[in-house]
Amino acid sequence: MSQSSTEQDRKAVYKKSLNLPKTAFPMKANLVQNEPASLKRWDALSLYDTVQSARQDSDRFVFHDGPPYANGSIHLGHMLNKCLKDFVVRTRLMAGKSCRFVPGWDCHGLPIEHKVMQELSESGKLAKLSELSEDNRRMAIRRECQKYAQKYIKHQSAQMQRLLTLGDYANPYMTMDPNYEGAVLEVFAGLVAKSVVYRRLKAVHWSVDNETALADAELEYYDREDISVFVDFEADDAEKVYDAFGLKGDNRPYQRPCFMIWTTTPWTLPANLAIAVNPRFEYALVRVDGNITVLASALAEKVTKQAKSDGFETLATTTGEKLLGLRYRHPFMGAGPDFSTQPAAAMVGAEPEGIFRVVGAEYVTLEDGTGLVHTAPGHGADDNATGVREHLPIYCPVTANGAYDNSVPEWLRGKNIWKANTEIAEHLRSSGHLFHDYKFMHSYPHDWRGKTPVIFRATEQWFIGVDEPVDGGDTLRAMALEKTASGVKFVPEWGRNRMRGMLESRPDWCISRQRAWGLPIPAFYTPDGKVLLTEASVRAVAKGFREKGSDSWFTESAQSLLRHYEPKKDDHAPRGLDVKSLTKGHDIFDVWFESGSSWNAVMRERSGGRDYPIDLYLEGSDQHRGWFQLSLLPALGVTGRPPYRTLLTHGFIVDKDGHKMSKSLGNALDVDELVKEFGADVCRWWIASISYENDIKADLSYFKTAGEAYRKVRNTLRFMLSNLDDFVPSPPGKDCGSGEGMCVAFSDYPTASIDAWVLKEFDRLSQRVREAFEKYHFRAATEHLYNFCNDTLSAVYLAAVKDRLYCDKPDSARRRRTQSTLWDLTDGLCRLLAPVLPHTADEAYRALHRSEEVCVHTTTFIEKFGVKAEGGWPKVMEAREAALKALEEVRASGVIENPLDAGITLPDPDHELRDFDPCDLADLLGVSRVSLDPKADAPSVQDLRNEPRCERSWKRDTTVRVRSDGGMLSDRDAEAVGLA
RNA sequence: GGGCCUGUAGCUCAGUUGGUUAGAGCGCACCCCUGAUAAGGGUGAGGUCACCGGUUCGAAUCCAGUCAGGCCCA
Repeated sequence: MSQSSTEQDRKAVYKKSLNLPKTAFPMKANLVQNEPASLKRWDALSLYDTVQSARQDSDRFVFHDGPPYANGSIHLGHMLNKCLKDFVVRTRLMAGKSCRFVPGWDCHGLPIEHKVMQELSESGKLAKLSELSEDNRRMAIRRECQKYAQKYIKHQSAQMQRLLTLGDYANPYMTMDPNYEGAVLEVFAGLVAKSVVYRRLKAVHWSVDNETALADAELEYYDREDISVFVDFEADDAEKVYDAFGLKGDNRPYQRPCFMIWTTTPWTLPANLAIAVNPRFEYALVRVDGNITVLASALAEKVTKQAKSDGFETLATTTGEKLLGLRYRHPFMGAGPDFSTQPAAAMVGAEPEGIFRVVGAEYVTLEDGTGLVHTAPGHGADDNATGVREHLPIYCPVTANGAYDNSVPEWLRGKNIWKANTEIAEHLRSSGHLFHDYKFMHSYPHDWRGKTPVIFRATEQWFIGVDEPVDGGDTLRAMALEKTASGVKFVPEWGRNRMRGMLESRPDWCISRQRAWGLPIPAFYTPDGKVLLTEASVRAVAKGFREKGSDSWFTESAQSLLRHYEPKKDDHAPRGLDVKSLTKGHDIFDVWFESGSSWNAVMRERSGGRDYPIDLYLEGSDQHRGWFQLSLLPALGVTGRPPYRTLLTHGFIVDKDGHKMSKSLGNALDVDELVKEFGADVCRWWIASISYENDIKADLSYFKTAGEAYRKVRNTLRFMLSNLDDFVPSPPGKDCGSGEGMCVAFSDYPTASIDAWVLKEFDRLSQRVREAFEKYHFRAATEHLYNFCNDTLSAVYLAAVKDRLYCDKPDSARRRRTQSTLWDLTDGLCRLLAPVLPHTADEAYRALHRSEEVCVHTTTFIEKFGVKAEGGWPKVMEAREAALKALEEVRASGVIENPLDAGITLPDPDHELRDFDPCDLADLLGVSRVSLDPKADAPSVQDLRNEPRCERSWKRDTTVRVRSDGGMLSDRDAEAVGLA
């Protein structure tokens, strides 16, 4: 045998004698295959129920899930939202608290109904439906909508579970559940009892063709030719107009001045009740074509040119402010419409003597027209708002089929409005009120089904008044503002301002819709037009809905729906009420009223009041106006307190350039594809590592980065596991630190040992991570966790203890102590990681325990190990930094390449390092030897290449010498292989 | 057009009540290890703090405006 082959043999023997890492925990995560297996395992464990019952007597953290709309697939925003919620729930559970998560879905509403109607239309079934009675037609649509919602709830639920979110998916809440519906009506009854619910006219898009109100989503815009008119409205009191313009005595013309308005819908002129000006604009009194008229200064030239007039002369100017309150005469409505023929709701809050007046409005612009806006509160959204504010009647002389009623002059009565357009123009021309008219093309809303032009028409709607005193006390607006100012915690804090701004400017809440797919507003009508809607009647219907669902509204008679109602006991019932004669209303609730009542339906009722108010609502920042506000208002009305203690919001996902993400822009990422490519744990890590308060940029490359970070964490766990292959921990249920099995009792750790140091570092980590979780700072938590794995463990501790793990005798006290430490670190780390990486943390936890029976999610965080460490450790780490820099300099000069060829002398002027084991220090620096020099002021590097090298540990130790087998070994290595 | 918010290395973010040379991580560059190996370690280079004024002895930080972007309204 040659010399070299003996050397080869010896090398092989030595290598075999090492305790090299070994583990079944794979480096490659294979999340896409293994995560579904985790889901199955947790399912078999009934994990959600198991954890809930284990925590049932613990401190409660009450969380409430806001319902997404049951339509389509979940998008990145849902993923973000659901994962953040899951972090909250899991961190509370791991902190030992009780925290339930009942996922919910918003089921009713137009988007689904619209989709279903489209499908019915395409399949030709729509025509058949129109032959049915109104109730039967609606029921047929509702059945389809329900199927549709159920389908997408199932789909979205599966997607959410695939994200590894932990919740009661077996028992979600759905706004179309009979019990939920009943609970919403209970909230409504509470508001009715407080007298904040009322009914008045509101201008809505109206299809003349189908005689129905339309939502924005049901409009399609097409070009259409219309007549547009400039009309002079004569001033009622000429002197006051001239006063407003500051014209005195002889400067005043002898003519009556006019106000010139412009409109593209002459048919709405009969409903004109006011002229709006912008108080901030300058208005001119001009002479044009022999008339004296008022219009915005900036538009005088444009208008007169358009009319091909000979020019104009400006007599005076003034501000819009000065014009307010001036009166005018309607060109053909005489003293005004006959309001007695109008529905009572038209006159709610109205002061009809205030009509034909100049009023102010900020929406008046200088883009088109004259700067004076024809205002018909019954025929426009802006006009409507102005009308309500100015106490004008909401006057609408147009009936459902698009013809005028009898409140207009005889020549218009019964006429179709589209035909009236030209007739009105001609009438104005012959009476001398028409300044100019022309035909033009413009984009105009049409009924999506009939493709016919729609109109704005005032219809009766239900409202919740935010300025009505609740029980004679504060208004809802005042209560909401007060609670926003001090009764609710906002994360981030600026949510408070945002909410306040919205509350200050919000109008009354219109809660009625004229659709089929929703919760009926339980109003009944007497033959003479009186309404039955009282607290008792609503509660009676609520009871009925809980029994048979809201479908019963369409299948049962009024009498049957009111089977739980006793009119005699209801002081608020209309006099002489005969239930048999009642008819049902056709309105349904705004879906926001349903979701805005979830605090009652899901939390308050189900818990018998215990889970109210709720600790946390967590949604996107758009919900300040949506769910947050529309939950606050009903809750304040009914319970007098906000439904939540804390509101946490997250921003919106945008692309990497900061622009909004949308399918049509082609920059959207797909959740299913992301999960398929990266796995849920990686996606969750990404979410946990972003700052969610503002816009969130998302890009495929960010998920790759998250994947890298995930791999780092995974490899750290894997390396620790791989060094525990021969380690027997304490029996289950016992702390590793108890000293049983191969474990070392915490009290036996030398304070100067590197193990004591790392366990103390873990305590610091645990403290910081748990605090960050508590404050919803998931980003900070993952950053700490990552840095701990990357820096404290991988670069420092694990690098340092490799030598003893590999080369010490397997059962050396030093090695066992380090293994004991590794076991605790892995255990503690798995638990801290569990809320963010539920699959991986559990996988590692099972590998640690070598058992498929255990589950990290049934455990709680380890707060601290409490091992004491030497006070000088920070100094050691400082010395390490300095030494590594010195080493790098020597390396760069090409002298020493491998750190094990080097020794280092550390300066120790204050003797702070002498209590530490020189071997530990050498391991920490990755060099062969460390010595201390009280007189040195900087670390110095020694070249040890001339000293013998241990063939087994590769260290150049002073004890290295030839052993009986002919090999060069240090004392430690010789002992490990059984040589003297 | 209005309300709320954002703008700091190539990227994602820290940056306390204004106060030394603006910090991390990723990425990048160079090097080491080959006994964590589709791994691991070391060192280093990157910034006119969006722009323009102002307050101040001193501004990333406070104020006004501009630009860009987001959410919600109109």
